[in-house]
Amino acid sequence: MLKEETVSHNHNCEECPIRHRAVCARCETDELERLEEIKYYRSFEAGQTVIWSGDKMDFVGSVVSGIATLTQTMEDGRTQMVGLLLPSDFVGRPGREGSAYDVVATTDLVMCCFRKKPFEQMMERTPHIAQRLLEMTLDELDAAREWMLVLGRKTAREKIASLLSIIARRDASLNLRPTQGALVFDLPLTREAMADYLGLTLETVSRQISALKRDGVIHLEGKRHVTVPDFTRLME
Amino acid sequence: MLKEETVSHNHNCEECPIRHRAVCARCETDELERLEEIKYYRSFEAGQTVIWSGDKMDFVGSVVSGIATLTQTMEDGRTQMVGLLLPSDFVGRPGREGSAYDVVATTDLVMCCFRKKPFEQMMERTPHIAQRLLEMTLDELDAAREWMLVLGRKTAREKIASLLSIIARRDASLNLRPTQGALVFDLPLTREAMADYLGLTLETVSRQISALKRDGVIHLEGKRHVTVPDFTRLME
DNA sequence: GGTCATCCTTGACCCAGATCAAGCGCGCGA
DNA sequence: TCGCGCGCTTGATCTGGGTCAAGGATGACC
Repeated sequence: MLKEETVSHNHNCEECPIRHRAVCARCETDELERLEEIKYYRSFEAGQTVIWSGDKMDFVGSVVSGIATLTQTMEDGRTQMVGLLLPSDFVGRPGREGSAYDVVATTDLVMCCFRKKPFEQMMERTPHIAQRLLEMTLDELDAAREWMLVLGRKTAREKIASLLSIIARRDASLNLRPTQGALVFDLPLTREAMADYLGLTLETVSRQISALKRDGVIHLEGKRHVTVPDFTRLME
Repeated sequence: MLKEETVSHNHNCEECPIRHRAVCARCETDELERLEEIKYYRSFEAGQTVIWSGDKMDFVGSVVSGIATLTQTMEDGRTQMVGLLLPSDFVGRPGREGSAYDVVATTDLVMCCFRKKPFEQMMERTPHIAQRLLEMTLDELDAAREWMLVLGRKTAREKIASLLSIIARRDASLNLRPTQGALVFDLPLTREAMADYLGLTLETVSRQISALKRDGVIHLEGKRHVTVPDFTRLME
């Protein structure tokens, strides 16, 4: 049975793993204390939906650990993933009632949430939060635009390579592993989720991954554990 | 001969056509006066490039009139448009040296520019500017994500319809024309530019427009003047 | 250990849209 | 007035990736 849990006792912000990357990154100690008063944690299990598109959202928050996806769905069921949320990424939009997208936990997920009203008030009084949020939003806009190039102009093989390189890069930056030499990481997404991200079908994703494997560009252990012996070859 | 002109005499912000939609929308009169001190106008002719991707950008600014495009190009020449800049839209990113995209004027264009350094300083002291910029950036992020769905999951015919509806909507909101009944507007883009926006070839764009015309969904006078008798039919 | 569900792979076939190619029409400069 | 170039249209053909279909692997649960 899927279970969603609201954790009441607060962890300490100072030793939070995303302390220096999330919306609160620029906050001073006293600002952090005020944030601490309005925050709470929520946990989700893999596969659980955090919010449905259109639902009223009375909070905003940051991913603390785990991975979530942002997806859009058309009436006829066609689906496009429009964002991949990794630790420190922000969810929700100040000044908007409902959610514009479905947010789904792909792995077990912990979020640090703030009730929306108090957060919005605090944003007005705390430029450090608004500044950091602007910076993060501009980064996301750049990422979205880069993804438009992938969706609009790349072949299936190039799309897969782009996705692998994004995951590898983000993974490396989180785990502080060196980027030279062979890269090793786990795919946090199913073939279907990859297809939704890439604007492909899951069959094509599977075929292209098999092809990359056959060509020796990547190596697989099981379905999810990937080794990239030569990163420049992945980039073509 | 293409000509770019820097207009030195300042127009008055209070009677600026984009006064209430641009980054300055929330500014009070005194804030506007300080902005006025660091602003200048630049004009571009249709077809002229405003900035090349990678070039150092020493200004940020707003489109006052005309239309510009934001495009990304790969080494092999494949091109994807990632943004359409209409009056009041913002160009440039505070805190970044170079431009990430090519910016090209599609029609004759007038921009209201601010030197970057003074603008950044002013942003720190003027929450009204940072707030408005955040709001605009969040809107652009939503637009980019909606476009990801178009690029990733829609057919050629649906892509054309999406583009027409965006242009019609934006056009209507600028010119305050009623949205009910027959819509009439001019396409500000060549077939090639549309193709770059939609992730198609210009031949496919041309064919699909011909098909929509044949089916009576739209009507053309010349190449660019479009009439949509029934907007709901365009939406399928 | 068997059953079932989920996720993945692979094959055969087909079609939407790309590619290649030819030609039209309109505006502009000589 | 002519010719040239650019933007556009249309046709013929090809192909990457979608669709449909049939299993294979893995792991949870009885």
